[in-house]
Amino acid sequence: MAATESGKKPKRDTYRHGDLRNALIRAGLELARTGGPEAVVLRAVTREAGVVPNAAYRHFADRAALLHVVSQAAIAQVARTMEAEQAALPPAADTTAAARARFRAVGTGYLRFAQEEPGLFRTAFHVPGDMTHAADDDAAGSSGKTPFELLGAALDGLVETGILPEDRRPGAEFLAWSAVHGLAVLLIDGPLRGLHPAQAHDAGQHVIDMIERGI
Amino acid sequence: MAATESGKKPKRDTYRHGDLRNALIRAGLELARTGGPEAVVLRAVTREAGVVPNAAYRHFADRAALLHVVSQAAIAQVARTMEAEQAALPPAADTTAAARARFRAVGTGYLRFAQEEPGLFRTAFHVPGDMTHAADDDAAGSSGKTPFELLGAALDGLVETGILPEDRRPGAEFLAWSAVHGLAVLLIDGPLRGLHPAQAHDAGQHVIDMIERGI
DNA sequence: GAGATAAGTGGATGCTGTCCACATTGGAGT
DNA sequence: ACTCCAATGTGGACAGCATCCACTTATCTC
Repeated sequence: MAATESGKKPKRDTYRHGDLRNALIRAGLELARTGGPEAVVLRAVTREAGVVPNAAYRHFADRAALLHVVSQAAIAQVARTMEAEQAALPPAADTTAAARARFRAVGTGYLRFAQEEPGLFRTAFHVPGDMTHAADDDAAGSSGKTPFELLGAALDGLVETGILPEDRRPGAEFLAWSAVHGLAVLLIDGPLRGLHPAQAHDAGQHVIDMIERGI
Repeated sequence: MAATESGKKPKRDTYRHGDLRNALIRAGLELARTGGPEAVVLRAVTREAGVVPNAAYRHFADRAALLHVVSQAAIAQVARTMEAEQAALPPAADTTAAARARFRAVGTGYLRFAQEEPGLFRTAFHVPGDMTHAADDDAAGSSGKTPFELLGAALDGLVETGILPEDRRPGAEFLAWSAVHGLAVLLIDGPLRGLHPAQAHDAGQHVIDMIERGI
């Protein structure tokens, strides 16, 4: 009856942890994945890392600071999902088709992440005030671009290939982002929750159609 | 030095409160107005009502149940703001112009509420799972329609006047709602926070333009 | 080697939601 | 008019939470 604890308890024997800061972030991400931002509880995170609650204060000012870093990491995962969606694109017929596909992949990737990792998605964007920092470096994906920057680049592509008139370009990211993010919320927490993935994908394409027409 | 407490403490002398359930909801709305859903704290709410924390459990199963009712009340206020926006519309030239104006007023009212009462707006829609009940009776405004139903009615008006092709009608509320709600989030918590009201209004009209074109 | 200093510990405080047993009282039924 | 009951409010307790302060331990620097 030694295994009273649930999972694994590393039971570190060294006084120093060695990599506590990262361990806390990792644990925070894991908790956020299954329970969203409110599940990132200081005591739970330190417990996971096999350390006393106060130890966290050597690396973060308070719970909000930890949550902010976790949030940034989640945003970076959004960026990577977008990048993956673009990378998986089949070769396009011409450059305008390619630009369109890359633009649509931005939205599709965003929506895919929201559905596959709702907890992380909420953590990424639901924390009041954290979206302001969505342009910070540590919110970037492999390409070094944040989700917002990826969207901007895709829109630039639309302008370059003549699909989007130049005078419609300013502020276009806010239009696109509004629509896609709104749908994501609808799919995660709203009346569209529990929609079959295929139907959800259709809804996503529908919204992106609307954006292309209306932008 | 008798006035140690901050505000007013009714200091009820009757053992029974008389209208505690409503008093708790009112207090909850007040807290939500200034602090959002997380400010609807059971103990604070009962304190405000001049009652011991446990008394709340005679009227609500738990904090979540209270918050749900407060959320419904907030949604009803959204509906009323939309209705007010429609009611304030100047007389239109013809029926199609009227239908368009009524449709746009739905979005404009929604966005106006989000900006004027961000705390209540968050409380209305930020609570996971509560948007599912956005069609409940007590989420309705003066007309007896919920925000979703108001949007649906406005879309029906667009179809009747021939502005919106009938085959585009199904699912249109989700497209429109996605875009407008997404912008609301952007304005409240996102990079567009703190935008000058006039600019915010412009952004709203921009998004509604996109919806009209792209729907 | 000595001492500064970063990193982790232990204990305490005041919040929170919720449970249980108890007190009060208004009203229904006699 | 009297009694009893069920609804309503109280009091005390518990566990979990974030955070503060004083203390210990190990590592890095001179």
